[in-house]
Amino acid sequence: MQTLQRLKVRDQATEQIKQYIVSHKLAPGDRLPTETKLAETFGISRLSVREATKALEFLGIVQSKTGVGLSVGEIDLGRVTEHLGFHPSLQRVDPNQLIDSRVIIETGVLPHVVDRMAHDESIHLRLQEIVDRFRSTRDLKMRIDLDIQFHRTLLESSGLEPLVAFGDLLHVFFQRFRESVKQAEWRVSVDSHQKIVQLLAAGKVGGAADELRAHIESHKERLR
Amino acid sequence: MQTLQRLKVRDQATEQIKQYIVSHKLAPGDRLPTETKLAETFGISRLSVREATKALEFLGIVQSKTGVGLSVGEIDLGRVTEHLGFHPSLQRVDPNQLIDSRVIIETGVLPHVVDRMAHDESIHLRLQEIVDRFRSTRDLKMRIDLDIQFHRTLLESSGLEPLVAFGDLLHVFFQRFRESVKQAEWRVSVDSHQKIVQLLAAGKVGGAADELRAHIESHKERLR
DNA sequence: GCGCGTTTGATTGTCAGATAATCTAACGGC
DNA sequence: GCCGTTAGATTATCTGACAATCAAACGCGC
Repeated sequence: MQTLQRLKVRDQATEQIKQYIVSHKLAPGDRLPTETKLAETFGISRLSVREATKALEFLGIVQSKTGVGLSVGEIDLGRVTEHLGFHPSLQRVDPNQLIDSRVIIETGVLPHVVDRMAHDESIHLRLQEIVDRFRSTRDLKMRIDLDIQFHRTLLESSGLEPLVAFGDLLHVFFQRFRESVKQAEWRVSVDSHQKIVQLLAAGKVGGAADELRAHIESHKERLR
Repeated sequence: MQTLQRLKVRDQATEQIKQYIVSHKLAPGDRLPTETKLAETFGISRLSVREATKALEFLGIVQSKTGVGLSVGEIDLGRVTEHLGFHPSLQRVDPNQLIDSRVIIETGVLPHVVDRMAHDESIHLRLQEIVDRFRSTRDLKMRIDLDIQFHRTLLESSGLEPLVAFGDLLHVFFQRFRESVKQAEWRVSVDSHQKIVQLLAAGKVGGAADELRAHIESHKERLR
């Protein structure tokens, strides 16, 4: 007895909606038919269409506004990683791997950062401002926040969006041991950030990379 | 006039379900309460719970089996990227950024690869096998497949799981211009792969990185 | 006692219909 | 012409019902 029509109604619906977007060559922001219209077109109930659109909306593939309708969404990798980040199967990633991964992408972007710094002085300013604010605060929460911001800005300055998104993801996992940083170590941390900015501004990629690597790997010592 | 209750019921539900998973320390495969139970617990209708679970299921965060119930899912990045890959807004990611990102993570892992190669000879064998199969096929589809496999194996050999996952993601977007590689260029590509393997086996990280960079960046020339 | 089909209860899947909340656009007073 | 109001459209949520599916308990024959 074949029970092979396993494709559930709402899964058909998601496929058909995706199909619709592709075949009509819709761009982000373009309108989709209403839920009722889609239901009629597909010959299914409105509820199933809803389950499909809600799922797609979750990923950012479509957007819905109450009283307005559906439209093609602007995908935000950040949102996806946010939902994925908490998941148990990802929580078990070895902290050492996280650290090594961060070292690779953050030191890897430095050449790009230096290149762009040469043509855009605002990058230097932005980084320096974070370091300054760093120095003038003692609030733990704020320091963590600034630390994240510093490293994110670094990635952003490379102009490589995919790596920014990925960096965000890594930071989600990192969060938990960042809080274990002792007060005394923050002073060292500030100096380290300052040194990195200066080396970058001077175009010394190698030196900046060494300093950055040491800075991130300092977390490894807290893992025992 | 504050209309700040923006959090929709089903969004609360998704958060609460995620919360449930975390606070109960559930692992993939573990059972969740039934939809009805969840609805009662959260004080909302079963329908809203459904929309939440369907969205989460779409990402692979939870799984549902008819007649059985809900359970925590095994996240499959491949599935996510499959849904994401077609999306118009991702078709617009700057190809140059993709290439640069790949160069950074793939050359970045090479030191780790060499380290692990020294203690595990199976890595060399696996890479070499792919190159051999590469040489003996002419099927375009197969070649693309092997190319992906080669680069994935490289990342895997570093032992840095986060980067493997991220590499998978990048490959999805890369797909589309991989098909434009001309037959003639595949020969060059094979040689390049072979050279990388040899340099790695010899512990020459720098040389391997240069070759790998050139290999990936060769795609840039096809972008005009 | 054991093997095997059957039943049954639990659970998800799908539907229909109704009401609330919200937004857009048309309307109308001034 | 400007601005508040209204009306229609659309999504958001709920209720209640029934179908489909599955796993475990059941019972029958041996």
